[in-house]
Amino acid sequence: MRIAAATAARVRDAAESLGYRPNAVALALRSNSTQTIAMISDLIATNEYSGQMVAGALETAHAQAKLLIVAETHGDPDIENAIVQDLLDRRVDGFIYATEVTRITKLPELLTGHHTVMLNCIDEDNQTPSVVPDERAAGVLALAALGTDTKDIAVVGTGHPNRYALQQRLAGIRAGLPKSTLLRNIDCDWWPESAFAAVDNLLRSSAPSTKRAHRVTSPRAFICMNDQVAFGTYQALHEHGLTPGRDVSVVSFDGSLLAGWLRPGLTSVSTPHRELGQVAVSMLTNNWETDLAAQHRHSQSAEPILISPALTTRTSVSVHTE
Amino acid sequence: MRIAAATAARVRDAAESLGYRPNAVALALRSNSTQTIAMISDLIATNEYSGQMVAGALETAHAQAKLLIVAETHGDPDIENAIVQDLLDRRVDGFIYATEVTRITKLPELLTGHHTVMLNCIDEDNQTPSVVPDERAAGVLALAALGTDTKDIAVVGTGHPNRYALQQRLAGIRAGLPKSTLLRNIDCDWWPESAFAAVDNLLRSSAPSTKRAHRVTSPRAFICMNDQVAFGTYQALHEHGLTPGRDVSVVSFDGSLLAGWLRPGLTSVSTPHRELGQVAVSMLTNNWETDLAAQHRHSQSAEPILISPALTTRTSVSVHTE
DNA sequence: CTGAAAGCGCTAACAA
DNA sequence: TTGTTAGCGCTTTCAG
Repeated sequence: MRIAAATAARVRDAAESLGYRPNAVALALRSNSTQTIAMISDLIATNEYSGQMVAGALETAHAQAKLLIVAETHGDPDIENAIVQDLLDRRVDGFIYATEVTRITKLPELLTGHHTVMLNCIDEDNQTPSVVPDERAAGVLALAALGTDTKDIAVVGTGHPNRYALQQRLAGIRAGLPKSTLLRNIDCDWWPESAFAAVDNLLRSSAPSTKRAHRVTSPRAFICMNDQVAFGTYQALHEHGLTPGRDVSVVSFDGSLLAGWLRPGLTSVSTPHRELGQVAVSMLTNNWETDLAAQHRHSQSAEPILISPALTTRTSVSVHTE
Repeated sequence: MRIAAATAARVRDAAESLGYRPNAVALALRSNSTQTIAMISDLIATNEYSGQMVAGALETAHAQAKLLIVAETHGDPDIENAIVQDLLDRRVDGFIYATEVTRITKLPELLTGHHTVMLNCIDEDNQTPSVVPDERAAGVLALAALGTDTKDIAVVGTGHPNRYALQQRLAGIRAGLPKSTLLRNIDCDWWPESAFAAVDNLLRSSAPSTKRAHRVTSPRAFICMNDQVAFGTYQALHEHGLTPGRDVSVVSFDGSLLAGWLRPGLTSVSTPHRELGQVAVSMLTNNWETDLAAQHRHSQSAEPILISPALTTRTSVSVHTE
């Protein structure tokens, strides 16, 4: 039984102009592909940085007509397993396994064998492709931002958190350091209050009024491990009548909004969180379009992709001729 | 043809211990329910507040065994339509329509007829249930936080953004104000730099050194429209040798981390963003379990749900007896 | 080249 | 009770 071509067309047009839309669920069942990516992270809402990663991932996923699902595990392995299982049940096409703090970690077992990219973390077993900020390059940039002010540098924030970033940055800083430099570690957490206390303490012990025998001179330059640490450092400097950009130099990592709010404006090496998110999604979707065999062949030597930092120069570095 | 019960059990056990998991896609197609909620917002990654809303929503959705999808429209109606259409195609069960800044707005046409709750915004036509912070109560709290220091108050941040919150808070402040109070509006944006300039300007014109005929006295208390404005205000005060908590009082809205980092600590009325997200999801899921007819009967008079603010008291208010 | 049918994985309704 | 079947909306395959 034939149907007249005109009639068929009329039906089609009617359906279309009536606003027919295909059912994505049926489509997914049939094609075995949901056009969906899941991003699993320990913490997402805590600070503006992970927000940037999410935004970047969202953006790129959307550009590729994929839906991105964001999930938060609070760092709890049980929650993590439950979430991964649920997403697996929902037949997500691929995973982005992200951490708030850059670190080396192990991929959840459930995820092995599924398309996965690690974001802001590196696979312990080097089995999974990953994207991380180039913290060593960030260290190099931070030192460079100090210009000639490198006689006596304090690194603020050598406390416990974020081992990986800390070590990489220190390596970058040391790489370009003159032999004569005095490099001091100021141990504190990566929070304003902790940094304030530590720097205040340092300046107190080196204040001119102190009559102790073992008096120390105060550092000329401060490299702060993030903008919040720099914030605390500013407060301590202020307390001691020292102005960044005039009496001392301050440089920091993060490139957050806060850096621009401080007075004087804080020169900061910005970690490209947004770009991290974008690249992770790109890698993931590229991966599963690539020949899987070829991918597997190289899977033993997956070197992390490093994303370059950028420098935002403001006026917190003192330019004194000597 | 019968199968021995023992065999059947053996099959079932095998399947289970082999890790059988039902396919959620097939289930969704069959049951016409995806167990999924979508949260559509104009901006999510910009500040820590919307992050809190997302976190709260994520949390409650997870507790109800629902998946929450987060989408960002950048405030562009075309992107918004495309995203809503996609989510509709994917047969999402319900929507949370959120805005970064509290305001009165219109629900996208595509969303009418679908289970929807508005978050941090109010429906122009009062057709859709919504959850917003109780900004009027926040204003009352802010004034109360000032204690007896209410002779001469400056409200910082009466510039253009966030009309709704501004008006509600002002109403709350005015409600409890002694007749004799001088209430001034300091027009500026809700950013540190803008606030700094405005307050600095004010203090300059009222500085003792100024010999102008029309000299003004400097305000004793400052109510800042958010913590970033308070940050800029602190900077300006500092520049003029004024210390919050001693010479003047400062109170603010938001209850962000920044408030705790300032020295002295900033007393701030916190907007319960996390709770907003939680309540929105609860309302949504309750709604579609409720009888739909009953819901429709009341749909003409959907009063917004108000979430109460809380006060975090620190030391930025001066306690002077008079 | 156009139209019918099978089947993705599941469950609600049905038949034995 | 137990097991079988129809069908959710779509596309790919196959027959006409």
